[in-house]
Amino acid sequence: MSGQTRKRTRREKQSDTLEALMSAAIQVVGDEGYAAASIAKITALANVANGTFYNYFDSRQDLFDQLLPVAGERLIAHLRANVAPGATGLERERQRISAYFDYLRLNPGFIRIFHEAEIHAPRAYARHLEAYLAGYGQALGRSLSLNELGRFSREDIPVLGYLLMGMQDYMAMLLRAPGADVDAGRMISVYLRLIGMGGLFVEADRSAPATAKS
Amino acid sequence: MSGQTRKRTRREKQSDTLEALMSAAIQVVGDEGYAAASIAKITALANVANGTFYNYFDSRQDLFDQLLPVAGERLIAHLRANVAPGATGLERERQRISAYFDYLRLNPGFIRIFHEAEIHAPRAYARHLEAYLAGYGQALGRSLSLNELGRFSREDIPVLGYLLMGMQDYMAMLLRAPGADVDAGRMISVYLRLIGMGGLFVEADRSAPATAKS
Amino acid sequence: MSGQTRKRTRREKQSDTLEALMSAAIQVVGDEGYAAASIAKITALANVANGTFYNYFDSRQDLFDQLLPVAGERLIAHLRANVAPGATGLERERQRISAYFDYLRLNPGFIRIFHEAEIHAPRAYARHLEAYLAGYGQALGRSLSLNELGRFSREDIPVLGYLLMGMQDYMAMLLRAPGADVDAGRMISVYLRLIGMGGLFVEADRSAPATAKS
Amino acid sequence: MSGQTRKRTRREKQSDTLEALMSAAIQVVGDEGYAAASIAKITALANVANGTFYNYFDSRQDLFDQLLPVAGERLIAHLRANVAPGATGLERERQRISAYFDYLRLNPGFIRIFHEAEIHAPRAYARHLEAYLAGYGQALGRSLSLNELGRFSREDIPVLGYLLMGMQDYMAMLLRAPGADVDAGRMISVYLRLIGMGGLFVEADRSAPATAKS
DNA sequence: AATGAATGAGAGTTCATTCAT
DNA sequence: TATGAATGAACTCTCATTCAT
Repeated sequence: MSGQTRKRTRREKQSDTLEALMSAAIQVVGDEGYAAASIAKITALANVANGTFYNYFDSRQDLFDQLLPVAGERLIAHLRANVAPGATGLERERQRISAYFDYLRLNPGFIRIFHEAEIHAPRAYARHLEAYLAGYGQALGRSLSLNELGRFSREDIPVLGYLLMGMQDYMAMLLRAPGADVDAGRMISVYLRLIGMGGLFVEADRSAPATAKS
Repeated sequence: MSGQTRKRTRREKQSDTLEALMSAAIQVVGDEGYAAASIAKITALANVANGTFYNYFDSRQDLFDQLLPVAGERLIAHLRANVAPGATGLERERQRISAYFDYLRLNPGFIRIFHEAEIHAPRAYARHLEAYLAGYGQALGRSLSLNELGRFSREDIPVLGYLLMGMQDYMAMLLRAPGADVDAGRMISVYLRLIGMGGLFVEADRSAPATAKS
Repeated sequence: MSGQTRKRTRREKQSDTLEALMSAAIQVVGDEGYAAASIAKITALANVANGTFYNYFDSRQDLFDQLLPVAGERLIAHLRANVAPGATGLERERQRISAYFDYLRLNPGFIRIFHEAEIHAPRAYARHLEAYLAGYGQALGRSLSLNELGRFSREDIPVLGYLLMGMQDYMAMLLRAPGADVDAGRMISVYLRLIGMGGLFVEADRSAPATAKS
Repeated sequence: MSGQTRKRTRREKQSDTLEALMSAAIQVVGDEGYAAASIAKITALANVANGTFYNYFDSRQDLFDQLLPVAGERLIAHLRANVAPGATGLERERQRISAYFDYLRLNPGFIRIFHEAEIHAPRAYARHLEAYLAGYGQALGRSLSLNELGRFSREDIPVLGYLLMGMQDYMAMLLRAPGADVDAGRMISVYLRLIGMGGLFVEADRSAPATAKS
């Protein structure tokens, strides 16, 4: 009993340190970028000694490689939690983009972790993009099956995913841009009009069979 | 003959060195990013001594601040040269995006120089974005006056600019992505369909007088 | 036994390193001056790695700022220990100057550390001068109260302090001068006669033939 | 005629450059010290190109070695011009010290050139000291012959020279010290009283009560 | 597992000196 | 003789990593 409890405690304590390091790293990288994220800064923020870092990570790079996956998973979890499973078409996209902006408001460092990962953790970046796109792909595939994608075919889906991500990303940047004070509402409105009816998503014509082709 | 050849030497050797340094910097930063672009690497590639760098730049940062402006100007010049001045609407956009991809094929490092500038040369980045957006804004404004922008008003233009840039940027990334071998043609096609008829650009209704909403 | 020996290690090793660095710095600066005292030289002499220096000092300047205070404190402690507290007037001055020369024999670099501090550690230099003068001022003040200072008033004391320091300092230099092999004894004797009763220049006694001898 | 004139002009022009370099060097070293006196600064102030320096000096050190001799000679010339040849004893010393302070007022950088030469041009420093002392020695020798040096013998003269120089030097420093605003008049007065008849410390007159002049 | 002093490679930068013009 | 771009050694300082405790 006592043995088990103690063991558990110990393992949890270990996890606590790991958690503290991860959180500190996310904080520091989010605030100042990868380049400025020294082990000294991270361990200081996590309240552990310099050397302790190497009990949990092989190297600085090892941490960097884990950073976006962890942060990205949190984002995806947030989106999944805030987009109604049954929602389709434009409405799903509306929910998704709103949830994304919510997340960014709470985690302002994420964009930086994401963007800089392209350089400092390219593999993680690629994996994140892929995972994100996979989600989009599925949703778009469903839309296609529902005849919601007027002029697009299945082969177009990867490109569409990139296009949507690009817009999403730049909206996030615009949101954070120092000079421009755009409100999120207008941005979403413009975005939805662009990809909305007449544009990307068309009302499915359920009477006729889907024959749309590029 | 010999006179002419000789006259070059003094002044020209100098700009040769500057050119060599700039090119080397663009090469190195494009390949490995700003963080990894040490003076040693740059000067080695330019075939000059370490200290020579400081005959042309005040500091490493000074170089970084000049990098995107130089590269960006080249891009803009390329676009201006390859987009017909009279072209409007979708056609102009098609030419523009094609020219952009052409440029990227010849200057594959540009995207990286551009992206990382957000962190390593923020002022240059902001200026570049602004300049680029300004160009877009003008073009979109003209489209608006020509009734080409169906559901959008003048206030939407900045957001539209960002959205278009986002798509363009992500297409550029997709072009460089290691796994996906998308061909530029399909990408452009998808892009144009997305923003094209029914989407962003609508056929101007020339029968009715233009009654642009504010 | 072993317990005691072991206990030393961690904390003590640290102060050992600091001590080694300080001593090395005093050595190098004393021998070659501040300008030539590179971190590389100092750490090499202290038998530690280059980077270790920065575990103990914020910067090279930080070391320089501490150098004279440390060396100066040692000097003052030495003087205090070797001048009888009750001694006054010439006798106190004799003891003081003797002790000073003793110190210089053991720490030949001190003069250089002191002199160059005027340029390389001006604040430390000013503080040292002040502290040194304050001591002199007190002593001279006491002498004044005891009627030992014939023709001088209280306002003259600061100037007197400077004059005495000047002589002391130049005697120290003479002691170190390569060509001149003056012995300390004669120097002190001359010095004491100069500041002692009678002064340097006397009205020539033209009635008696000059027979004055030391 | 014309040939001679032209030749002379040319040689003078050369001398002008040398003169300009020397003056610039004295200026820079006097203001900022040897360490900060880069060839770039000196040549810029002299309005010549960097490389021109090496047409007149073998090296930076070569310049440094010539600096104090040149500046020192000017000082000695000034003293010689402003001390009456026939003056003896205290009066000569008064004239000398006054002239010295005059010189420093016009050439505030001299002290720095002199002091730092101990490190940066040790040979020149030693030679200057020697020359200066030789002058003092002669004067003191004459004083001795005239029976003006009460308790001192010929062997004491070198030490006396050092002592006088030390006081002189420290008075110069006091004159330039930022905090203390001592006027030169009082300083000279104290100095002359110290070396004048009577000396510093007198036997306390215990019969009369102490009535220290404030 | 935690510590933190020690390490040393490598960074940006300076500048005396050289040399082709 | 004057020039000034090029050179490269040497500098101070940073920091990821190691390891004895």
